[in-house]
Amino acid sequence: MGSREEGNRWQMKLKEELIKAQQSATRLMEVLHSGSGVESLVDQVLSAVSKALVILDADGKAAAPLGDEHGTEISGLQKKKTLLPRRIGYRRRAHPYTCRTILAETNEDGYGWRKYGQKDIHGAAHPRSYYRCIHKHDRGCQATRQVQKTEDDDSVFAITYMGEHTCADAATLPVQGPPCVISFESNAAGQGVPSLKQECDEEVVSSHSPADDSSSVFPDFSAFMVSVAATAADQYDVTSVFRSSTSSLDMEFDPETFKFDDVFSQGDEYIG
DNA sequence: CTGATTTGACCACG
DNA sequence: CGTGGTCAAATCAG
Repeated sequence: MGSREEGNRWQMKLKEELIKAQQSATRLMEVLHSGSGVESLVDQVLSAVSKALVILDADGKAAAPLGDEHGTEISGLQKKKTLLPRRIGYRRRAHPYTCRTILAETNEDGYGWRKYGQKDIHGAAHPRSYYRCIHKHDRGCQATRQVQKTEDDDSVFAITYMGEHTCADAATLPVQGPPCVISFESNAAGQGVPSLKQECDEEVVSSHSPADDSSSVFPDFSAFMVSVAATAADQYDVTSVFRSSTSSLDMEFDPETFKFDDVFSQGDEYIG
């Protein structure tokens, strides 16, 4: 595409910032065991990730054309919907109580889910599916989840769980967890922690355009980094920014073994 | 026949 | 006003 070298340049800048974040995260992991100085490290991680996102936003726009105009499915079906009566009492949740996003190779997790919607997400290659617990009505279970394929790997699902199962005894518990690639948990109450990619961007980079395509390099990693820091802060109750609750550091991620160079060498193939 | 899924409309939010 | 989350009628599948 011609702009290969420019791409390398902003990748280098991005890489620098992310390596900072990596180093800070590594130290954070150490500090978490001693229990002091977490706040400043979290700040460093957030700062580095924020800069990385700014770089992505400013320079990384060449990626992800996402040209799915898909105008091919104009089925000859006649309009079957007439105007519905005005829906009253429709309430949308203000903020999710808890959000937890995982990357999994399957959207099966052992729970019983009922699909209630699907949307094409602006700027995303794949539609997002919406599920709620099958026990919503008989047990009032408020758990919902959103499932979307990640953009760089069709075989990996990004599954966001919202709310908690209040039907835990209903024989729907999974035998064992899904094959998570990455998992993190956060508390998104109030002004709290972003859990979805886009919310994360808005949180970290203020006045960020909603139509971002920065996710082509790291679909979920930036959100993940922020959430790692936030979750750590949350768990140890060291900042007033994030509300505290009982959340677990649930991730299979080791900052000491994660190498950005590997990611970039792969991403280099992607960003043509 | 019954329950699950699909799909377009409705509506909240930024 | 655009986008995303939810609703619910129509449709599909067992």
